[in-house]
Amino acid sequence: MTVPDDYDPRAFPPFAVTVDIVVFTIDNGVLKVALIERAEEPYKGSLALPGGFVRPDENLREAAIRELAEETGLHSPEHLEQFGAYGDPDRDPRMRIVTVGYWAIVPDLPEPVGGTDAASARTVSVTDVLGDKDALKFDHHEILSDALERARNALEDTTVATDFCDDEFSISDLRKVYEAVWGVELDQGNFQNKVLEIEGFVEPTGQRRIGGRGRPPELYRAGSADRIEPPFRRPR
Amino acid sequence: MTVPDDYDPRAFPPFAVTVDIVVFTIDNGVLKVALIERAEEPYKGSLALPGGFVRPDENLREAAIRELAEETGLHSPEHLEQFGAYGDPDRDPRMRIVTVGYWAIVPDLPEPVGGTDAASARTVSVTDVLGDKDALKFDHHEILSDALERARNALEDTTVATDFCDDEFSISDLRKVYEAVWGVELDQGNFQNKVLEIEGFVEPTGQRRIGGRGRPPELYRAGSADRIEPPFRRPR
DNA sequence: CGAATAGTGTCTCTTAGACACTATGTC
DNA sequence: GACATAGTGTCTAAGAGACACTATTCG
Repeated sequence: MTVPDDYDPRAFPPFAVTVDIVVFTIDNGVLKVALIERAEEPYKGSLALPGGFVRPDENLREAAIRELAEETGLHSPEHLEQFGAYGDPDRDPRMRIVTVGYWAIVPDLPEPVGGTDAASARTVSVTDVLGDKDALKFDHHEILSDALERARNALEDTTVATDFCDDEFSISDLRKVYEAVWGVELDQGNFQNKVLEIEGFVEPTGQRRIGGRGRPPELYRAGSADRIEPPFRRPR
Repeated sequence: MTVPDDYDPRAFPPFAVTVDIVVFTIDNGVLKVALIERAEEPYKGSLALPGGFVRPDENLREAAIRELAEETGLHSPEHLEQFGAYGDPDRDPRMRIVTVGYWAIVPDLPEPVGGTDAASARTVSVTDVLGDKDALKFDHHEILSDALERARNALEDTTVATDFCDDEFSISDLRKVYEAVWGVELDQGNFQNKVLEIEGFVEPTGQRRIGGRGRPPELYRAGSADRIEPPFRRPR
């Protein structure tokens, strides 16, 4: 970038830069997002995405990791990926803030979710939140919606779905991830065949799950591949 | 986002926010990117992506459109889409700058490219630029590379390829767009069949192109669809 | 045994791609 | 006519999905 003639680089307009993190998890077959109760005005007490100011000495990703830990107590998410920047002049009533959105996956949320510093963090059904346009303030509705879109696409050609699962998981567990994120039902048999045909998606542990009803499933671990080839298309 | 207890929102760390625009065009079957010669230090005289500071009263997209016009003389690109934010603490030696990347398409670059204010803007082969890791300063190499990745993906499931073409174009023109952006050769006959089968991708004008060698092609206009269903997969 | 869940196989329809062939212009 | 480019058709292989069938556990 170059500096236009009429602009002095030292007179740059001051902005605040923040990160907001959309943490997805699956709870009992339902896709949920981690939200915190705002501890400050404006909108004190209402739900918002975890996030906060980027500090002078850290990059955007580091800021996302730090804020996530500070506000939700979640350390080292399985996946953390940037998906967009939001910078409308009036997106925050206090000042001009540009925020960078990250989406993340955690397999299981500790109970109760909430770090030492966090006022309170909880997970809420994504469809519930998106169904109520006023549930989230600022432009967090749009941010969450964009994050969901990205996550849905990510399942199509990457192996991130395994990040929603525990270390060892069954093919059905993995299918339920797809069903929860995509909001569809998938044929159990076809899914099984397809996943096992894709090289590097999952690798067998040789173990089976004990307990539970029905035939005990074989257990797998995440494979070495991170892209699915050919892609796993979401039904339209 | 919430404000951590140890942070006063009015004491936010000051950042500069800029936009950088990756303008793609196709010149004689070659994918090119519009670059400007830097008018200021650092790296004065070397090539960089057009871009500049976001102003207090405009949103990110408006800033991208304005900077594009100011620095390259290009008005109303056919496509303009955000693809990422870059904010490493040392990405600019002068100060802490977070930049938001946009990629754009223009069908034809006016000759010579360059707006009234622009020191000088030119188009350069994308593969040439990406082949030389030091051709672009700052993190513009990475930004261009990410933009290219996005553009390549966009051709797979949207109709943006038509934005590279003139108002009226032949199917071969469109194929050459795919070939230039993807860097592959596509079967002429299969491409023709496929494009014509996708509803809303192109619509016939009833005209044929005059002059040129070989059988004169039918001419088409961009259709009403903006997504390709099923997607048009890039050969691997 | 029946219910429940896991896992396999089969069939059909669609799509991708190789490639041959036809069409229509210029020289 | 030769050549160049546009446009159509045909065949084959691979993948998606419907669905039937088998397997293995529990109560």
